[in-house]
Amino acid sequence: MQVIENLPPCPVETTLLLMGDKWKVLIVRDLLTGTKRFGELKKSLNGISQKVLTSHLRTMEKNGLITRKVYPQVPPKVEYTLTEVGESLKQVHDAMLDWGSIYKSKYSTKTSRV
Amino acid sequence: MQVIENLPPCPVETTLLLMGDKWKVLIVRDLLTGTKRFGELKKSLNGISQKVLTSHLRTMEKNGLITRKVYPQVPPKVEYTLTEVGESLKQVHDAMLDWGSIYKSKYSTKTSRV
DNA sequence: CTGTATCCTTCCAGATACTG
DNA sequence: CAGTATCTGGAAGGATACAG
Repeated sequence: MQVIENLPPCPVETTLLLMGDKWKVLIVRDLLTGTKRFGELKKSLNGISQKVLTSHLRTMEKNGLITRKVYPQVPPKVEYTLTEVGESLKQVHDAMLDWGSIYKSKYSTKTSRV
Repeated sequence: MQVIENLPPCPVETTLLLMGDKWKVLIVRDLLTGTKRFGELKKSLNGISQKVLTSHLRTMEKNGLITRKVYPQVPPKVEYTLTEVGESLKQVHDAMLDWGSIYKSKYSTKTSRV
């Protein structure tokens, strides 16, 4: 893992630096329910491209948020799991979940159907 | 205020839709300490351009997160304040603050000086 | 002071094709 | 299956000038 030098003094900005991205938040959302394979993530993250998913996973691995385990077999199997620090993002995720619910109950007359 | 139709079913995605932006989070951070004038925000949000700040403030106002009060005087004075729903973003902000602190204490040997 | 109005650049996401 | 390599388009943001 590559430690990032010179993180912003403001912890909020540090969080934004590491997680200030729509896809990263959704990746964490999915991994919070357990280890996932590349293909599972891609399917769950509706609309993400392989390139973008790979790129985000690499960055998050580098930042110590997830671990990547490759099974040397054909066809390949790769699993992604949250690290301990990654797991601790659950508080952020839950706060966003709560707030989204509050907002919807307050301002939304209907929600979209999937 | 303009209610957004068809918010995503997932509350986390709803939050991302409304707040999934670096600048918006920082605007909330600043307004959580109280009402601010346009110029105060611009100064505090180091590096943001007028155009971008204006645009974000307009969107957040439209979404019911902040209120905009114009004092009819010369030179103009405009104040921005969090609404009740905007204030409730404090939980999200605090979670990000906590997590950023955790991450820094775990992985950062030093922090940048301002 | 608090904006609009343009222009310009950059970057990231998306599509596609190919590989071990 | 899980990538890498390119190419491309468009949106977001920055710079600047001007206005009420």
